[in-house]
Order: sequence, then C-alpha cells, then structure tokens
Amino acid sequence: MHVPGEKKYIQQLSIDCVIFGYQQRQLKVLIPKLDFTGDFWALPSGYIQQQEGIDQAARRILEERTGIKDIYLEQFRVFGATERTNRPYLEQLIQLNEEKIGNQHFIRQEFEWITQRFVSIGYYALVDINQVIPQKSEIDESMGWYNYKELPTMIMDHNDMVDKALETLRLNIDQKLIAFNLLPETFTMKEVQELYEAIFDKPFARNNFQKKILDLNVLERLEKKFTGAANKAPYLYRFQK
Amino acid sequence: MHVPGEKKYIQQLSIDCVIFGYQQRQLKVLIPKLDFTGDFWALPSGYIQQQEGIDQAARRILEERTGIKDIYLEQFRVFGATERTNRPYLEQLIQLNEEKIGNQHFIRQEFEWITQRFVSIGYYALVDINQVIPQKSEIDESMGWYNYKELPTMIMDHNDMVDKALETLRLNIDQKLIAFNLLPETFTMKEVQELYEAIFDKPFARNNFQKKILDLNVLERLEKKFTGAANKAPYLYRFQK
DNA sequence: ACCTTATTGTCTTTAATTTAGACAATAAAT
DNA sequence: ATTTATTGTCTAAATTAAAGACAATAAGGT
Repeated sequence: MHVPGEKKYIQQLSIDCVIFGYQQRQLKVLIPKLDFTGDFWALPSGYIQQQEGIDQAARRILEERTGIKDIYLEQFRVFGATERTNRPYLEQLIQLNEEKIGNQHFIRQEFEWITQRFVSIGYYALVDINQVIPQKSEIDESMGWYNYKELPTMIMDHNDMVDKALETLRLNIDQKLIAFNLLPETFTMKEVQELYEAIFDKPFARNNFQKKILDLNVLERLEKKFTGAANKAPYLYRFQK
Repeated sequence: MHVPGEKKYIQQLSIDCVIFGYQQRQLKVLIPKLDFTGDFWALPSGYIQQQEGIDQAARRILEERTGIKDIYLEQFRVFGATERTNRPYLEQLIQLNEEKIGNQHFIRQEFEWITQRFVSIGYYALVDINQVIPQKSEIDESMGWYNYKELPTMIMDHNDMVDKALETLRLNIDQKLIAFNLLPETFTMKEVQELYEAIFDKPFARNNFQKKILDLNVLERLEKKFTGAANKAPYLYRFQK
C-alpha cells in the first residue's frame, strides 16, 4: 500500500487492479493481504501521479507488484458509488487495529486515505504466473494467487470488481486475442482449451475448439512435444505477431 | 460550464457526456459552445460532488443540460492521458480571450479549472430529441445537435471521445436493447431500420432486419399508421418492458 | 516385433443460423 | 377496376456452428 504525499497524486482517485493468472487449470487472481492486524484483503491498488497517464500509472503499479514490465492490461470500468465501503468488514478492521491506527502516524495516514470517498478505475491484467518473479516483486506470503471462485472477502467493492473484470475478460477474449498472455511462450492445444474452460467455467468440444483457435491464424505450430505418455504427442504452438 | 468550489467537488476528475440524438435520419451529438470569445466547443461536462455517486453525477449533468430526468446513460471509458490538451486549439482560445481571462475573476477560475491536469470519465447518453425541452434546459443558440460526421473541433480530446462512444454504442446496441431510447414512444419498423442505418452508417436488408428486430421480442405491435401515402400502411410498434 | 491403449489431428455429416430472393397484402392514386 | 409503392412474411440458398467419425501416433504390455 502506498501513501500519497499531499499533491504528488491526484486526490480521491485510485486504480485497482484485477491481476489474472492461470495455474493448475484454474483461473486465479493475485490478492495481497493488507498490512493490518487480522486477515484483511484488497486488490492491488495505487494512485495516479500528477505527471502520469492513467495507463502508465496502472503499468507502474502492476510492475511494482508483479515485477513484470510488459504486461497486458486494460481498463474495464470505473467504480464511483458514494457507498463503496463494505461496512461490517471495515469496522472489524478498525476494531482490531484501534491502537495501531491511533498511534502510528504512517498507519493513520494510510487509514484515512482508505476511508475517504474514492473513485476507482478498474484495470484487469493478464499475466503468465511463471513470469511473476517473487524476488523482484512484493510478492511473498502476504500475497496469494486465489482461484476466482474462492476469493477471500476484500475491502470496499473489490469482490464486485473481480466479477466485473471477469465478465469483461470473457467478452473481450476472442475479439482481442489476449488469452495467450496467460500462457507460457509455448503450449499445446489442449492447454489452450483447458485455459478457456477455466475462464468460461464450461467445457468446449475438442474438435471444434481446435478449429476455432487455428482459424484465428495467430498461432505458429512448432515441433511436437514428447510427453512420455502412451499416446500421440501433441504439437506445441506459439503465439505469433 | 460549472466552476467548482474548493472542496465541493472531487478535484481533477470530471465527467464528459456524449449525448446522442436521432433526427432526420441522422445520428447527432449535442454540443454546447464555450462561453468564450470565438467559436470554441466542448462536450457537456461537469464535476462530481463529494456526496454523489458518479452515475448520479452524470445524471444530474445531463438533466441540467437537456431537461430530461430519466435518461439512458452508460460510462464507456476513462480518459486520463497526461497530454489531453489540444494545444493549438487551446492557445487560440487563450489568445482571443486574454483580457477576459486576466480580468474577470469568474472566468479566470473557470479557465484554470479547464487547463489543469484532468481525468475524465466518459458517459454516453441516448435521448429522444423531441423530449429535450429547450425551455427547461440550457439549450439555446449556443448549443447544437451536430451530425456525428460533421462535428466541430472541440477542446481537449473530446472529438476522440465521441469516436470511442460511438464505437461502444455500436457494440452494445443489440445486446442491451437500447436503440429505442433514441426514438419516440411509437415508431414504424422502417424508422427503426433507418436509425440503425444511421448509427452503423451502412444499409440493412429490409426483410431480415425486420425479422431480427421482431425476434428480440421486445416490441409490441399497435394499430397501423395511416400515412396517407399510396401504399400499404405500416404498423406502429412500441418498446415494451 | 506386434497388439493394445489413450490422445491428437483432421475430416465428414448434420444442424442451425444468416443472407438472399420472392410474392402476396394493402392504401391511396389513376 | 387498375396501377403504384410499400409493407409483412414466406421460402430457398449460402454460410457457419455443432456433432460424429476415424486415422495417426507414442508408449506399454505381451
């Protein structure tokens, strides 16, 4: 969590990021734990510097969190209701952190920043989890990749944000050819299909799925992958262009 | 143009509205003239009050401008590049208004508000032009409905905003069944088709268009319209639900 | 080696949807 | 009654999507 100086950042405007990754056939979201006593969670957030475009700000925030420079991201919606606060959740946080909030200047400042009226620009990002380097980023035990179906409760309307981000992802995935941002450099067709099945939470017919993806004309076929399994080895593909 | 008090509004955040209307088989956009010497234009804009949700703010701004209370609107994108200013245009404005800006307090304040770094939430609205009552709104000679193909040059990135709004409108129109917000209470199928042709700037096949629209199952068929023309009178339809 | 097994890659067939073509119904004018 | 310009609706053709079928592997087992 970054606390803004008085005029360094645009006031009352933040960026919240839904960072999607894919692992073990599951679509996951990167969620950090808040630096308070108790288990409180929030999407990776940040603020917009005066001399910084909003996409640029989102890119910076994402790099700080994941260590990845060239990241696919897209704004999907602004959240600006007056009552975005998840009251019971916030009150629990306050109760468990009364001392901390009262005594420590830094924490109090951060807390006030959190409880102000805020408008948030939601961005979603697609990341190859294996490229996310824990050493070079803030990722540690306090941060986790959660299956989107089993997210912890987060502050504000952050759970709604994930829903809306996923909805937008589903709408845009074919049109913008962005699914491959979630996969490693090379992959099999089966892996692509399993990714789609994770995203849409439904099965696809293998024969037609393969045709549909190949008809996009964005994949380059490499040599076969020798899996060691007792069956025909699949081809490897790579996203081109 | 409304000038915000010190803390009444969220700072550096604005709402810009692309108000679409339909008249004479043309898709139009409502564009007010700025209150400066010379011909300078800008989308209807406003700011967000501290106690006001962003949709609510957009609704208020639209009502102030058009006089319509129940208006269809939707956010479509945030514009937040650092350099959103149309420099040559703004400098021309400054040159023609040097005195005014220097001397009049109100104008200077407004001017400063305009030239600050701003992040704008773009909303588009769909309006039945005939419902827009000039008396009850700010609409007068300084405001006009312009064919989207022949818009005046506007300040900032407002011309880009219209492009992006139209793009979103085209994507959403079938899915969200919103086209009828541009039409009066009752209309013929031909009028619907002409509206679509104006929005998409391309012809549709009459037979299939009628089937497609009726298959939406959102229209109620009324009695026939007696046009006085030497041919079969068309049915009138009304949007239901 | 040769057959078995589990998958992959691709083709064919079928169903569904979209697009194009055709024509009767109608309201007023001739 | 006939003509004219549309409208409403149907059918046929073309395209696209979904389902089914099967040969081509790459080990494993005998």
